[in-house]
Parts: sequence; C-alpha cells; structure tokens
Amino acid sequence: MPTSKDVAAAAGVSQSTVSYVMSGKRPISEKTRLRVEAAIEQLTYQPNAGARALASRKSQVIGLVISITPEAHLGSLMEFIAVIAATARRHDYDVLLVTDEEGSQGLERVVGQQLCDGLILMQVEADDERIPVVRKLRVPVVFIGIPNDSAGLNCIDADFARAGELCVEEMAAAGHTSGVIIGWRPRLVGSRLNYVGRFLGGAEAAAERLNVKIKHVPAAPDRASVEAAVEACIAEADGRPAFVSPDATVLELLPRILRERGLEPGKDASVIGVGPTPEALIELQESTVLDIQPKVVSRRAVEILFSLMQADNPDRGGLLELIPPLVTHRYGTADPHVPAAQPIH
Amino acid sequence: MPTSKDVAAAAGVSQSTVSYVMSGKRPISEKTRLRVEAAIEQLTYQPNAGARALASRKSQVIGLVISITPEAHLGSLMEFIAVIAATARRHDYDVLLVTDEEGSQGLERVVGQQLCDGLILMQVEADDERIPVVRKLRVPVVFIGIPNDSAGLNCIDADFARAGELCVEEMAAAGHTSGVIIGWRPRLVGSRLNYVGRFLGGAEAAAERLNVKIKHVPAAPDRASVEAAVEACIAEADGRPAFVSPDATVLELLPRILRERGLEPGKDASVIGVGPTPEALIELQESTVLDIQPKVVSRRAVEILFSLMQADNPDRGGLLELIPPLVTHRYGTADPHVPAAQPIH
DNA sequence: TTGAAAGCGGTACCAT
DNA sequence: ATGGTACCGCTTTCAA
Repeated sequence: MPTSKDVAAAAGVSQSTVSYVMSGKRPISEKTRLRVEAAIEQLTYQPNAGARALASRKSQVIGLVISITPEAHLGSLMEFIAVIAATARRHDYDVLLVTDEEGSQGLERVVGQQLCDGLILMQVEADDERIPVVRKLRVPVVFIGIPNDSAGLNCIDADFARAGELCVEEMAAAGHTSGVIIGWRPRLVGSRLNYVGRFLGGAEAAAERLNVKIKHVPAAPDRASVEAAVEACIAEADGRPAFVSPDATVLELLPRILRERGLEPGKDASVIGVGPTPEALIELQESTVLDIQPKVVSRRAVEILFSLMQADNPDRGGLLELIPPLVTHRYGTADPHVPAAQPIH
Repeated sequence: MPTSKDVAAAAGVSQSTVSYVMSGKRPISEKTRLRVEAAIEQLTYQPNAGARALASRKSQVIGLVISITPEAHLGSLMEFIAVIAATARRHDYDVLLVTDEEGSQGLERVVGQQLCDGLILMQVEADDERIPVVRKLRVPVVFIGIPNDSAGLNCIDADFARAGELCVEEMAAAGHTSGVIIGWRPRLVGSRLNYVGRFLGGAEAAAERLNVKIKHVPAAPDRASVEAAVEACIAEADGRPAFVSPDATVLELLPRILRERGLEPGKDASVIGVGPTPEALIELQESTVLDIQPKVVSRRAVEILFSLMQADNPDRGGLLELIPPLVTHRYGTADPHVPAAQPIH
C-alpha cells in the first residue's frame, strides 16, 4: 500500500503538502495541487484510516447500537439501518455496528477505544439501562426513541401520539363509535416500549374529542395472543368491530385472523395501524396504515449527530424531534397524505 | 483518556511491558502483571484502536457488505447481520457496515483505507460485478451466495438444490402428482439470483426421481404477479393444487391469496417453501416451511473468514460450503427434522 | 524478566 | 505557498 510519503516523493513535494492538498486546510497553488493529485491517482493512494484517526483524533466512524430482542421487528430495524448507513456515507462517515449483546459495556468499549466519534442508539426503551452510561460518554449521542428521563439527551422518534390520534380519527371517519387498541403487555409498556404509551395517550385524547370509545387490550405479538384479543372484541362488539394497533407484527396478523373468522377487513371490520415495513404493506392493502417514516427518522438522527459532532460540542443536547406519521394506505388505495408537521425543537 | 503510557507510569513499568501484559506475547512475572492489571483497572484504560491498528497493521474489524435492493427481504437480511455481528464480537472483532450504494468502489475504499482486515459479501449474485474487484483485494473475503464463476473464492450458502429436492419430496408425500414452482423473472434468475436456479435444479431432479410433474412459473415478488401465477395454476390443476417457492415474500403472500380464492392452505392446497423469517413463520403455520438456516450460514461465514485471517493467508481460497435446510414447520406442527448434512469442501 | 527506542502513517504547528 | 518536524498511542525489535 502506498503512503502519503510515496505520494510526496512522486509529486516532488513534502508530505505535509500532500496532507494539505487532501484536506484543503490551506491554500495550495494550482500547479502543485495538480501534481499531487496526479500522483495520488497514479499510485491509487488511499489514506490509512488508523493513522489518520490517531493524528486527527477523529475516526470518521459512527457507532450504530441496535438490540436484537424477540420483540424487535427485524424488517423495520433493517430499514432504519440502511438509511443511517447511506446518510452517514454521504457525510463521509462509516458505520460500525454495535449489538447490545455486550450490553452497555459495548458502548463504553467503542467510545473508550475511540473507534467512533458519535453514537446512534436505536430501540431506546422507557427506562433504558444505557442512559446512565451514555450520560458519562464524551461523544455526542442521538437516541431513536424517547426514554422517560430524556432531559439533556438528543432524542428523535416518530410521533406516536399523533399516530394514535390519526388512528382514532380514521376509526371515527370509518363510522365506528367504538374500537379496540391491541397493545403490548402492561409490563413491557411501562418499563420498555413507551411509544405504545404515547400512542395510547394520543388515541385517548382523540377518542374523547370525537366522542368515541376505545378500549386497550394488551397482547403479545404472537398469533395466539392476538387471536384471544380478537375473540374477546368480537364477542362484545355491536356492529362492525374496529382494531387499532401500534405494532407491526400485530398488524400483520390481524387481517388473517379476522378472515379466518369470516370478517373481511375493510368491510366487516376495520384494521387501522402503524409502522409496517414495505413488505407488510403488501399484506395490508385493505387496511388503513400509518407510515411512521423510518426513513425520515433515521436520516434526521444522522443529521443531528453530525451537527453535534461538527459543533465540537459533545455535551450540548436536549433536542427532541418528532416526525409526524403519514397515512400511506387507506382501504386499498395507496394515496399518501401528509398531516401537519409538528416537529418540536 | 488515559494511554498506555499513563498505565506504565502508574504501575512503575515501561510502556512495552503494558503492551505485553495486554497481548500476552511474552512472559511477564506474576508480580508486575498484577501491578499493571491493577493500574489498567484503576485508570479504566482502553487501548486506542487507531494507534493499535497503525502499529499492528490489523484493525480488528471486518467489513460486512450488504445491498439494499427492491428484491431484498429486509427481515431475512437483518437476521444474517445480527448473527454475523455477534459472532464477530465473540472473536474480538467489530463489524463495519458497507452498503453497496458506493458500488464496488466501497470495497476498494474500506480495504484501501485499511479500515478492515477482511470482508463478508452478502447477496452475492450469479454474475456479480464485485467479483473482479474482490479478486484483486489483498484481504480475505467470504461470499454468502454462490456466483457462477466461484473458482478460487470462498463461498458459503444454504443448499438450495437440496431445498428444492425436499420441497418436491414433501409435495409428493402430501399426495400431489404435480405442482407449480413460483420463481422469479427469468432475467433475474439468469443474471442475478442464481440460488433460484439451484433450487429448480434440485426440484427437477426430485420430480423425475419421484415421477411427479412440476412446472416453473416466473413471477415478481408482488401481489399482482403472484396472484396471476396462482390463477393460472388453479385453472389447469386437477384436484388439489400444490405451490412451491424459494422466495420468502412469495411465501408470505401465498396463503392469503389462496384463502381469498376459497382454498385453505394445507387442506385444499399445499404451500411448500423456503427461507422465511421468524415473523413470516407465524403466518405460515399451515404450510410446510424449510428453514435455510441463516444463523448457521452466517456464523460459518464469519468462522471461515477468521480462519483465513488467522492463517495470514489472504489469497488462499476456493472453499464451498453448503448448509442443508431444515424442515421447521409442517402443516401446523413445529416439528423440525434435520436432513443429512452435506457440506462440500 | 524487563526497558529503550524505532517505527506505523498521518496531522498541524512553526518556520521560511 | 511550501517544507521540516514534533507529535498522536501502540507494537515490536534489540539490548540488557
């Protein structure tokens, strides 16, 4: 592998000149710049990342922290990751994948070893054990998800409260006066998946406003559990039942389960929900589906992180940004409309 | 951040001794080792990755190259990634995510900058444009997927030929004398997704052997396309139709499409297929599903890469390993059985 | 068994 | 506008 020294020799300049040509941090005469660039080209020189990181104290890498739990919807997760990686590259950064198998120690490790200049934490839980650790880290961190104690942290997430509202509005517009929200087990909702709580909050507010009734039925994201919830709802429903859920897996199951019971979604029953992957959308064309815009959320997460890193202001923070959901599918049509944006700064 | 110099000072030894304590590359007296370890602990010292990479010429990072195409099943992809990352960590390596947005240049970049010591390429296509590039790289590379010209390359994949056989055997065992394989568009099969070709090969061999008829119907992995294929098959089927597919998305669609046409999968029609994610399995309980064992494939990919890197033998290669599929679900039961393993070395 | 010192390949300050 | 050079923090050879 050629080094910048080789380039310098080939171009007949000093090593520092090569460095300055690459970084543009000081003016270089047209003539020498061309000579250096030619030498770089000719030798197919690429700067050594380790040496650069050592000298500049910047790795040009961001750490992406994901957790593979049984609750995680892998397709959705992948969608986030893809956008984050692509956005990072556009800013000339690479992405190091950190799984939570190491727990919070993994965070301390990648930062301690100075493998990366900043972190994005995904699937942030209500009472996330990583938070106290993160507060001590000396690099900027962006959370995807909003923990209970978010003071001083940079968080971004889909606006699940708004999504809850939209779902209930949709439900009312479809002529229902009551409906059922299939959520998660209470324990999970309280301690971990607090977006469900936000969703319920928005849904309840809308229900009150529109004078419709909603009932929250906890369930696990598996077939048996959702079936049980559905049975219960059908039993006590008068007229067409309506099902609402903030969970992609539940949403994938609902149409099937209803059909097995002779109810055609969009006709005999309404299915309204949030957050599926494109694949799931294929399955859900006869339902109302809110897209929580993972692409926007993850792109913004990266952008926020970069602004923090550029500002060289590691401990500044306390940004909360909510991305409004889109209604992407409505009973068979794919006619997206954008609700009023309500980012909070 | 404390450096190894700080540790040395605290322990009253030289910097090199600290290094040797950490690497174990030369004998250290019990006494000094304990002193150094105490100092490390006390200062919470972590070695600087860049400096280490620079001095040792090893980054302890592997590059994981993925491509986000419309055909990619994100959930399956995520499953691979998770296992690869976890396995890498167990060998004390980190994972750098390389998306193919940069194309083959991305590979040249991460290797050229010496960001990583080896690569794993996923979703390798029949006539993959990355292959000529990879052949020139000076680091070990493992392919997940088998290109047409695999000479001298280290490839690993699920045994789709065997999967094709198993599917047809299953079909025959379920009493069918004929069936339909829903595959991909011919153009894709030829130039790109050649696992489909291998699947078909195995299926055809088994069909001949068992004296059943199979027909290959190309389709895109979307609803309309699969529906058209299904319609055609139902029209010309005598008795219960059987549907076989090597594609996860198609497999997710099939049960629904059949039910809409009044056919209950597992009763009025058979659905037999390969490779879905755990989420999809929920949907497919009434079908026969072969698991292509992404966990095994990806774990082996990492292990092979490490053995290549340890051997310090970058250009050695030409390993082909096939992981046999498991039958994980059979018409409602979850009773896995393992076919005879047939790895090829 | 341990220490001193020469790199590894860049960056950026201080000169000119 | 350019060159010389002192680091950055670790590994490893050579010496003791």
